[in-house]
Amino acid sequence: MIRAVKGMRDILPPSSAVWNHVEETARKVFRSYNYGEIRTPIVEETVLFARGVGQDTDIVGKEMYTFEDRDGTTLTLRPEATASVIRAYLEHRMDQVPGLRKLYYMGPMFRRERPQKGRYRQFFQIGAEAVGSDSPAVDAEVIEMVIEILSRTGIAGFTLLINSVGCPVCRPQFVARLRERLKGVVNRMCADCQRRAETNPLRVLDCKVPEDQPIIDALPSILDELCEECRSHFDSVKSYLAGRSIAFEVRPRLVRGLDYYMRTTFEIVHGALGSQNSVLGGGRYDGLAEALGSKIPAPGIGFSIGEDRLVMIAEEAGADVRSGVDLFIAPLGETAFQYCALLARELRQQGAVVEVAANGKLKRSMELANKLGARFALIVGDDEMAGGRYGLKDMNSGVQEPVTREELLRRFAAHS
RNA sequence: GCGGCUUUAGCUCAGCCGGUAGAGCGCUGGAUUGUGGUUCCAGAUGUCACGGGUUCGAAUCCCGUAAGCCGCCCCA
Repeated sequence: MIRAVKGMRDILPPSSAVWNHVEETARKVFRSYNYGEIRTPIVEETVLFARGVGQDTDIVGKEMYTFEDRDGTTLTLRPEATASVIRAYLEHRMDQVPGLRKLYYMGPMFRRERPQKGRYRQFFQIGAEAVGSDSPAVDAEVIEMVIEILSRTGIAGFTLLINSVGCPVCRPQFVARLRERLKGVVNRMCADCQRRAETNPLRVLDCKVPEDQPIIDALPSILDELCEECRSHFDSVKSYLAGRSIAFEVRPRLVRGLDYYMRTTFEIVHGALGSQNSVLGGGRYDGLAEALGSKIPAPGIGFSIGEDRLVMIAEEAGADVRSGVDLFIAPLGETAFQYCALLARELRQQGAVVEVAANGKLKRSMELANKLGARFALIVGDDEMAGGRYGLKDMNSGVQEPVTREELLRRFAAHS
């Protein structure tokens, strides 16, 4: 048998209803903050991600689906969306619009990693970017918005973590200082840290090995090394969040993996996720446009929600999504069947969820109505056709009463 | 890319030290005429993941491959 490729999966009912619920909630929230949807191509030139995400990241280094087009161009399935959004921002000169450009997106991303819980090779992200300002007020609004999405989706128990990773002025200084301090102690740390000390010293700060913690605690913190501008920016973000009564934890060790982040970075974690406990990550990327070779600046901040993970949490929290059928119609006889088809269309136009059984044994129809979880069943046979009153049966109570066509239409009108 | 566990009916799984397969749920049909949910009866379905090996004989032991899950790395 042909199966779905490794790390990619089918999303079926009833789970797909939860996906729809999450997406609809997000769209409503985005709309209320005046964000518009952007749809970028799933395929981009490889160089966009190489420059935008960063040559040294794992994503670019070993996780991209890259192939050569027939004309020799090297293309890549997008591993994330921010680089594409900024590319589109620059390509369409969105810096010319008044105020901020506020965009949201949702769709599949591709990363060739080893699949596990909450991690797939094709996964879905819901994200937003506010481009055109470096003001900390924008950071606060963006963070508020994403929290609004989570809570309106119906989940609780998440934690907002924030940090500042500095800018091209202060970060290199900090990294140099960190390297210096690591020299003396790294040989007492875990094997991973010894490697990270060489490849990416910032990652050492993120180590979870308990034995390493005392050593890490003694290492300098990025927050102590921020330049004046970054310090004041971060202070403003924190006070704006506090002003909005948004709870957060400052995590000086929070280092995001993408090269383009600067100043504000944030992440929301949730306990139900296991090892992949991050539901969403985001941050500011004021230098990204320049990294893409643009002379037009595009300072911005954005985030990306792991939709697969959010859905997982929502399902574990028992997200109740409306499903099932409102009315199951059981016709008896060919004439009744034809009539019922018309009646069903009318009810559906009013928004009711209606099933019409094939013309057959009533017993079979009733069994099916029960299995489908129908709230009501309608029996339409010769007697009913002649009398103008049909048998409406409440499938929970078992009570059946005769109703006219008009009563029926009125009764199922509220569903629209 | 590395490690551990798993892979038997549509689903969840049992099958102890090797003798060619079972349960529950689901599905199909029935218990007299146009009424479901409970009950009763009957029934169908498996190249026991794939390939190779050991053996008189393998779902059961060994090797390999693949897939799934879980962890590491990293990330959403």
